[in-house]
Amino acid sequence: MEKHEKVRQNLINAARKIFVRFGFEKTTMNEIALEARKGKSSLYYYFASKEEVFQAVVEYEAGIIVEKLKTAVNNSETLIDKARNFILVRFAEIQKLGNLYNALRDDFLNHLEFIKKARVQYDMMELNFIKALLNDGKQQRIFDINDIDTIAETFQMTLKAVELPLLIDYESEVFETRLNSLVDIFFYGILTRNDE
Amino acid sequence: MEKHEKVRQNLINAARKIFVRFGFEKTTMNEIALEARKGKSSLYYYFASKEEVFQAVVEYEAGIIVEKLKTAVNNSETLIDKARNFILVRFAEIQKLGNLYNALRDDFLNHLEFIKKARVQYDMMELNFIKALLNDGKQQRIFDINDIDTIAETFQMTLKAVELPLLIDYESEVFETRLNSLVDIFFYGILTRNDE
DNA sequence: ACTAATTAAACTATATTAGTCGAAAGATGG
DNA sequence: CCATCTTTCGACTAATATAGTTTAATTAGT
Repeated sequence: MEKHEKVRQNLINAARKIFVRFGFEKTTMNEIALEARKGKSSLYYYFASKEEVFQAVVEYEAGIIVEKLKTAVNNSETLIDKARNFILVRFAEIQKLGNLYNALRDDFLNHLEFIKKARVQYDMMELNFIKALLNDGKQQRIFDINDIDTIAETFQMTLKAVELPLLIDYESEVFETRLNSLVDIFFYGILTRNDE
Repeated sequence: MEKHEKVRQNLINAARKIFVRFGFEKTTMNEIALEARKGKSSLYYYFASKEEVFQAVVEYEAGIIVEKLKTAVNNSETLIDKARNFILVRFAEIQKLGNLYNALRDDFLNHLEFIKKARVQYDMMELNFIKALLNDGKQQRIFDINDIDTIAETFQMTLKAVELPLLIDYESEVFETRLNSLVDIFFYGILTRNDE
C-alpha cells in the first residue's frame, strides 16, 4: 500500500473511533485529526469535508460487513444454512459496527443526503448477494421460483423492515429466535415440496 | 417528595443519561431539557448553569455509591471482609457510575474547579467511612493502631493512587486479584498478631 | 379569581468549529 | 544540491451552535 493510502486509511480508522463513540454531529474534525496524530488541515488534505470523512468510514465498514458475509456464506453447507447465516451475520454486524447502525437509528442523521447515498450503495451490494443466492438455489432446484429480481427485492425489503423493530428492543435471545423464525417462514414458502 | 424536588430529580436523571454518554463538553443544555421533556429555560429555572447541573449529577451519584458501600459493609461479617468489600464495591461502583469516573479520567475536565469540589466532597464522606471502620476495629482489638486519622488518610491516599493505574488497563480478573492482594498487604501489617 | 410557581418562545452574546490559505518541512529524483 | 512535488501545520475567517437571559404565557394552589 502506498504512503498516501496508508495515511488515508489511518485517518479513516481514527475517524471511525470517534464517530462510533460520539456520532456524526458531536465529532469534530479536530478530534479526528488529533486521534490520528495529525493537524486538522492535514485531514482536509485527504478529505474535502466532514461528510466525506464520514462517508469513507461508512464505506469501509460496509466493506467489512460484506467480507464477513462472504465467509459466513462460504462456510455454510446447505443453501438454507447459507441464507440463515447470511441473515444472522448481517444483523450481528450491523449491530456491532457502530456507524452504519447509528446512521440508521439516529433520526437527525437519517435525513442527511450522504447517509442515504451510502446506504443505497450497501443495499445494492447486498441485493446482488441475495440474487446470487437465490439463483444458485434455483439452479439446484431447491427453490421453486421464477422472478429472482422481484423476490430478492422483496426479501431485502423485509429484512430492512424488521431491522429497526428488532434493533430497538434488542435482547439477544429474542432477537435470534425471531430471526430464525423469519427465515423459516420465508423459506418454507419457497422450498420445493416433494409431497405434492 | 414535593413537586419541585420531583422535577429537579427528573432533570438530574435526564442529565445523567446524557452526561454519561457524551461527557460534559459534548452535552448541551437543550439535549438535557429535551430528554426530560422540558424546555431549555425550564432547566435554567432549576439550575443556574450547566456546571451546576453537572455538579448535581455528580452529587447524586456519590450518594448512590455511599448507599451501596453501606449495604456492602453491613452485609459483611468480619471487619476484614468489611474492608475488602468496601474496596471492591468502591472500585466497581466508580467504574460503573459513569460520571464520577469520567470526571476523574478525562483530563480536560480535571482542571475544572467544580469537579475538584465535587471530588473533595465525596472524599470526605469516604474518609469518615474509613475512620469509622478503623475505629471499630480498634475497639474490638482487631486492629493494632493508634492514630486513626493518619492511617485513614494514608489508606484513602493509597486507594486513590491505585485508582487510575487499575482503571486504565482494566481486566476484571487482574483487577480483582490486585485489589485483593492490596487489601491483604495493607491489613496484614495492621492485624494484631497472636504469634508474638 | 388571585397569586405564585412553572414553562416556553424569542433573543443575544459568546464560543466552537468547519473549512481556507499560504508557508514550511519532507521526500524524490536528476 | 537544486528543483519539484507531496505532505503537514499554524493562523485565520465565516458560519454555526450553544449557554444563558428576558419576557410573556400557562398552570396549580388557595
